[in-house]
Amino acid sequence: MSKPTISDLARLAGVSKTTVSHAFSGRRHVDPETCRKIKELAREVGYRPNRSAQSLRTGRTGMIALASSMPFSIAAGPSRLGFFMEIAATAAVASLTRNQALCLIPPMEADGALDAIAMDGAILVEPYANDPMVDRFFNSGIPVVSIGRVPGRDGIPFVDLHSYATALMVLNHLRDAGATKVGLMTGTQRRNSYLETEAAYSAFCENLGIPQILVRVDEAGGEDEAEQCCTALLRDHPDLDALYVPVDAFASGATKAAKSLHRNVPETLRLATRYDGSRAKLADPPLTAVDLHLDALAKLAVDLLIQTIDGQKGESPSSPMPRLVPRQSSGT
Amino acid sequence: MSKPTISDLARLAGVSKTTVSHAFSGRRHVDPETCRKIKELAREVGYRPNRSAQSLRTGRTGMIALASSMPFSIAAGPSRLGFFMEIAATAAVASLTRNQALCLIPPMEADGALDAIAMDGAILVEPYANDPMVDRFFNSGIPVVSIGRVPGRDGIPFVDLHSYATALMVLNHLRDAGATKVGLMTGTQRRNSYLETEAAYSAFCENLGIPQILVRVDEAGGEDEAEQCCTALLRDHPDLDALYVPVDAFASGATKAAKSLHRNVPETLRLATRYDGSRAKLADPPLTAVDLHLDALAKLAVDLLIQTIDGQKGESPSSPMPRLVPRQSSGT
DNA sequence: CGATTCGTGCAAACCGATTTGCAAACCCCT
DNA sequence: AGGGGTTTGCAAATCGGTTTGCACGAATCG
Repeated sequence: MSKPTISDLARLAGVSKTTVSHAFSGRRHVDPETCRKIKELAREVGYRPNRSAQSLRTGRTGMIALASSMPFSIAAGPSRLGFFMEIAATAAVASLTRNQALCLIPPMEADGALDAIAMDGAILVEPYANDPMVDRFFNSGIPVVSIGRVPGRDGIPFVDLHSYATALMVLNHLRDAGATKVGLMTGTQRRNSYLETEAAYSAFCENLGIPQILVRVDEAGGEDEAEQCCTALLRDHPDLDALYVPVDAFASGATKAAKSLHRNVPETLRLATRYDGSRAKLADPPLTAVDLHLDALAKLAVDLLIQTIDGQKGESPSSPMPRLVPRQSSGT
Repeated sequence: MSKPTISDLARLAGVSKTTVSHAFSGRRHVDPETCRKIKELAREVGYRPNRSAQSLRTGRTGMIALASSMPFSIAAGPSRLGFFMEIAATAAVASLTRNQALCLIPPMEADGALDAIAMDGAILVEPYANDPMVDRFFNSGIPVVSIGRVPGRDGIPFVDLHSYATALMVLNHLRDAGATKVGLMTGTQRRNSYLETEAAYSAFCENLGIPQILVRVDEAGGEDEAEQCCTALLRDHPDLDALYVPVDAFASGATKAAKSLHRNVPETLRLATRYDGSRAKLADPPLTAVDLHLDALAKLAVDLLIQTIDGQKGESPSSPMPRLVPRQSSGT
């Protein structure tokens, strides 16, 4: 006999299936002595409730998905590092401890893939405005929470990335480091973090009375595209002495561009990025970045999603404020 | 009406549930015209078969797991980069296209976590000898394949990492680059890649008539531990002029150690590592490494696992040979 | 022309849990 | 002793598919 079922266990224990079920779920009181005997017997014969059967009855699959629509060239990168995977690692642990499996939906998947997975809910990583992912989940009636607010969709619970505050923090840091003309490089997609960053940048420039020099790079182009754009930017604006490049892949490109134009970092060009991944840490020179506390955010997102699934109308929780990680690239 | 079931669809199409089921699975012939009508209707009303119900009946959950028992400090690293996640990204895509969900079992999970997931099979990333993970899956009767052979378990299908050939390739490269005394730094766990690497190293040294200088570092200690060990090693053996450090986190530590001892890389100390991740690419100087074709390996592993699950007694496939990626650290 | 096959579709059993309705046993109070 | 309430446990319905056994009509065959 390979896999004992609840019926087997009930027979062995001399009770009914109902009692066994209640003994485990605790949805109805069972005699403590009976309960103990059942559980002991269960351990003995290696009984595990069948998840598929549970799912069928309860409607809960015990699986949540982590999805990103950011192109691989950035989300995972040529060497698959980054944001998404860092979140994935933490979220996997967090959800396993909540007795839920976490499955990965990498960017740019075929449409059918979503149907392949019976999930209770999904965590979206930095979706953009009108992100088709959002609609697809929504249409399937699958609860969704996001890491980073979803632009134009106020109903979706989210874990805040504090992109406005982050941008101000970094920009002020660059100014404090001596920068007088600060540029900004974001992406062409309409992610909330870009929107907030651009708004903060706008306010920052206005406040200081300096011109706004903003470039949006196509995400699909990745590092190379960013390098080209940055080269053009530095040609057009030779007096630029600082650049905030939130996307780390773009920051790598910017670093290369600066190098090939013989602009010394940080002496004549201060650089800062946002995500403090290996790209920032191992760059030459190391890049000033921001600790987003992704670990904490991932855990919050998992908890928020589970609350939402449970119908508790998940309140978007307050998330930890990002912390500046000053490094050589900003001259400090 | 939110989720149409097979009964709903059958009623709409004016046929029985059986016919609908057969129309989709093709396990029995149904009239082409009927079939077409059913499928069209299904698309129209958005019918999707319930995975839980399917699983319950067929015993297949449509989910596979990717597991690693390597400590986080190496498998994922302080910034979560690396081997495991690179494989995870590719494997996720590969399994989704095979209509299977991929869920993550990160290292060092509590015992109960495994039971939380109803999976058809699991891919193990570089298990070590007597890895408890292997037994746990085995005892649960869950089919397993591994990336990298499982030491002492010949029955488990695997995708070969070719560690012996890799080691010889790197060692010969170091010698060709001018090294005369080559050391090796592996880990204390008994992973197959270490065993093969050490065997190759042994043969290499014997062949050249040079002494073997081998250090095993505790994986749990990560980069810092490796730095200390390497410092000691370089003190004890000042004439060492090359070092092969397969684990990239350890290679980072070795790089630091060399730097703090004022040993110039590559002039007086040639360095090479195995996994060509961001650590190797972005190190200063960039590290000679090996392209393991992880993308291809991950896909092979998924296919192999699915074959094994289908009971086709999965033949361990031939995997692509690794390719040397020479960089500055080996002086070429 | 009767018998055999084949194609097609249906009803019902089944997978393994959860959950509801009911009943027996027991308790506590007058 | 009898009425009302609370435990405790069971039988049976249910979730949504897949699979088996059977029936009926049409085609094929000796």
